[in-house]
Amino acid sequence: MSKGNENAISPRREEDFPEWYQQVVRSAEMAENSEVRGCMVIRPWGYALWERMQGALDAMFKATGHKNAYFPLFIPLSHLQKEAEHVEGFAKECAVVTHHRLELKDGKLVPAGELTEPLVVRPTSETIIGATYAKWVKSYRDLPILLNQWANVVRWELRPRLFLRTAEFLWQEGHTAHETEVEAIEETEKMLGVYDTFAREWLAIPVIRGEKSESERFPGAVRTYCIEAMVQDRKAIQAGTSHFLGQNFAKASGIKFLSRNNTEELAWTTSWGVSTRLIGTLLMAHGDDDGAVLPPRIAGTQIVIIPITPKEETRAVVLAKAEEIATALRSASYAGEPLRIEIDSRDIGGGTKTWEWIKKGVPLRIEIGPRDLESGSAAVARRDKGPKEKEFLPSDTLTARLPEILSEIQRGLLDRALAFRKVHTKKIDTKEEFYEFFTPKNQEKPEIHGGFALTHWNGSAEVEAKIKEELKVTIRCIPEANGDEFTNEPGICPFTGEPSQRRVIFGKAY
RNA sequence: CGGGGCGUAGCUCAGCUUGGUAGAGCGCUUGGUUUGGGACCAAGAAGUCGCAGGUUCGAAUCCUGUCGCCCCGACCA
Repeated sequence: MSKGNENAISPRREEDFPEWYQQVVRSAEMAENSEVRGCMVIRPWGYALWERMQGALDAMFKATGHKNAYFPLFIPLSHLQKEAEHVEGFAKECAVVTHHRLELKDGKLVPAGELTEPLVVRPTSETIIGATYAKWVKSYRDLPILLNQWANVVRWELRPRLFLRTAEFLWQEGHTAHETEVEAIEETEKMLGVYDTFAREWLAIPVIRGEKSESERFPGAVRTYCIEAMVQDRKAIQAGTSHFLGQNFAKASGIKFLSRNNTEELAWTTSWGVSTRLIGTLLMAHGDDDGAVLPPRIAGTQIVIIPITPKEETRAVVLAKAEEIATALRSASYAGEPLRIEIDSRDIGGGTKTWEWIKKGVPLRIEIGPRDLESGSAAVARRDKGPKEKEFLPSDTLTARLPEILSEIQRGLLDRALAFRKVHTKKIDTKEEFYEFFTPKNQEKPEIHGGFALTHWNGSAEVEAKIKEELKVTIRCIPEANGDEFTNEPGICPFTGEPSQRRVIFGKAY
């Protein structure tokens, strides 16, 4: 069956973005829904992305002085109760274990052996890690503690979406305890910087660094910082967070120490995390109507070699040449790592095979056939160009040229995403224009509309709540001034007419 | 928890209004023809029609109940 010039993914982004996203995840074989509602099976191609993210981030955490540890999946109910805001924030979405045994009754397994104290499956680990730190910290000499853990957490979400919001997800959570407030704030900002760098340089996503307003803050935090990404339906995705927890959790967990002045002090703590949500963000940021588009630095496989073996008699020699090229390429490197190459010699139709790799988003495809052997060339196709476009390169130039092309793709994706975000970020100074910006033209079937509004705000939570109520729009962050798009100049809040210290970013969020 | 949609072959779905005991396309297996390409031809395997009751000589189809999934909200990373 020929599909002509049709796109590989149906519907297209502009037709139905949520459905497009699901099709991309599915046809790229990244993940699928499991039998358990809200939980997903992460398939090898999706998990490879997570492994790449883990590798890169883990190295960055270690370079900033952190070590890995592991804390339990189960948290005693009483621990969670200690921090009031925290309880309120998470209580509604906790999974609770109340029994530890099953018994066979009338042919059915029923829970037995009720626990004296129920256990909560961690929605995040501040409380249990805090309780542990309380035991470890006696003196200022025990500080700082700089730990990270790679773990799964469970939040019983009402409406799950593959990668973006699942009942169980994988993440890393850093938890640090410090002697002084200044040091803890520095840590919070440093880790936000790590996330920012990672998002830009590895994921090619131009995130905005900023601070959350009070109402969007992590439950129990004094300040929450974030990196916010805009994806192709112009909505915001919080891609990572870093929290300055003040002494709230230290107080709740009893992390106390004798200071240099021989006084008893509470420690200052931070926590920071990113999750498998980054995979969803990546797909929504770069994907096109033919499926996933992976930035080379994060792709599990950067280059796939597709041997073209039309005739049985040339098959062996073509396959040998493919191996030879793969071996040569593996000794080349891009961004400080050896190229990751795969040869796809499966015995299926060539067109089918090519489209599979397009949908999976592999950055480069190399086709090698009998004619290329004669001419000493190879056909190279880039995922960031049209599916039919290919360039014939002399095969002895591949090891030099392909890393350059990967670099161009990586940079191109970042540039494209940044340009997209800039086009859809607008300074808005009147209430009318603001409402116009965020109201779909067709209420029945809302089209992709809006984006980020850079608007003054008087700092009032009531204004925020009203806008959220009426437009489903929230303050994504108070962006850090960068001397370019984001500045600290004061102005007038268009909702109240009151003075505003600076513009903040409004948007619809995932 | 509100609104909408849907559970029929591995996937996407038709059939249901007007009950008669299961279909298509894709995929899969085999054989053949093709071969710079998601190809073509032929044969084949594959479904107790979500589950439980009811009506009926007879239920995928009608009725009642129930479970589950997806989308849009509320909540959230």
